Amino acid sequence: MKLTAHDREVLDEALSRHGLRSTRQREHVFGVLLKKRDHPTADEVYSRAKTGMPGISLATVYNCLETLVQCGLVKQVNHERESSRYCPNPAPHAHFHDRTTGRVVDIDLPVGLIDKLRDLLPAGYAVEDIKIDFHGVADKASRKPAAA
Amino acid sequence: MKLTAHDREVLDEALSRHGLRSTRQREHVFGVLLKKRDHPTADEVYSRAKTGMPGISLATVYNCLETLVQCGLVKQVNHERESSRYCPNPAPHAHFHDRTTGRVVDIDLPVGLIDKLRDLLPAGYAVEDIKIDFHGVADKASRKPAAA
DNA sequence: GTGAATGCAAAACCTTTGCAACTGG
DNA sequence: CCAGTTGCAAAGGTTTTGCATTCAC
Repeated sequence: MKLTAHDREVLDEALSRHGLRSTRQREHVFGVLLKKRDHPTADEVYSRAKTGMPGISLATVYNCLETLVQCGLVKQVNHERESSRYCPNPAPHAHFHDRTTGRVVDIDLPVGLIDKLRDLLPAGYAVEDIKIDFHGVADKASRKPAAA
Repeated sequence: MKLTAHDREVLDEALSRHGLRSTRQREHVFGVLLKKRDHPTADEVYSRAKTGMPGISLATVYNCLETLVQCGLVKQVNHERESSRYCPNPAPHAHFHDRTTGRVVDIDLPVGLIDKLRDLLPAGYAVEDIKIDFHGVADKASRKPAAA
């Protein structure tokens, strides 16, 4: 997938800002993502990437995707593949995920916020569940004993 | 894990409302989740469940958890373990996941909403990313061509 | 009694890893 | 040059599946 001059510049600038090299594979994978504005899985990116670069490997696609995410050029829609966690708290609430400890903490939401979010959807979307997840780092004092 | 009379009633009512049977294992797993208000992985629930019910199997724990989620008694914190998806849209936005098709659609957010969410966190939480995910079903007319 | 649920082990699935070969600055 | 990156295949960890057995109603 050919990049425009502008996109190549964006990529190269982001890579070098992060001390990373520009490679044909990274350009190609970035191009694949820009070409079609959807939300492909890694495997799907791999399929598309092989068109135009038949030799590219799945591992490299994973590498490139991670690199692009690191550079902030691409977002990963799902959480990193950690185990699913289960939560018996029936009240609507968000979760804070501590990147360093893996802990998950419940965050209360103001009343009405969920309804306000629901109202953002165009007609034709039937919502069954809304999830809000914060990712970051909590300092020690903030770690509630019961959180995990 | 012994359930209180109230919790057993809640469970039995929810199960029968969904046409499902009450079993010792389901009671036990529900009890495990209620006992400690954290966010255990399936494997962790399995460990805890074996205390008091040594014969329970991991597959059954997965079954019970899924049943409890179906009944609305428990929430699954991560997305169902589908492949990660990648999104090159740099603007802050939410995602709508169509349960039936697997499609993911970008949902624009009003300016300021992310900041308002960030303000919900108590001191000591350093946020690096906020994710908002809607889950449900979109009717055919709502499926944008470029969504996947 | 009978369909639903369980337990076990094996399979499936997505992602990561180890390592030799290559390459971009 | 030479550390960073790739490609390959194999390993890893989580979740699901198939099937015989057991259980709840």
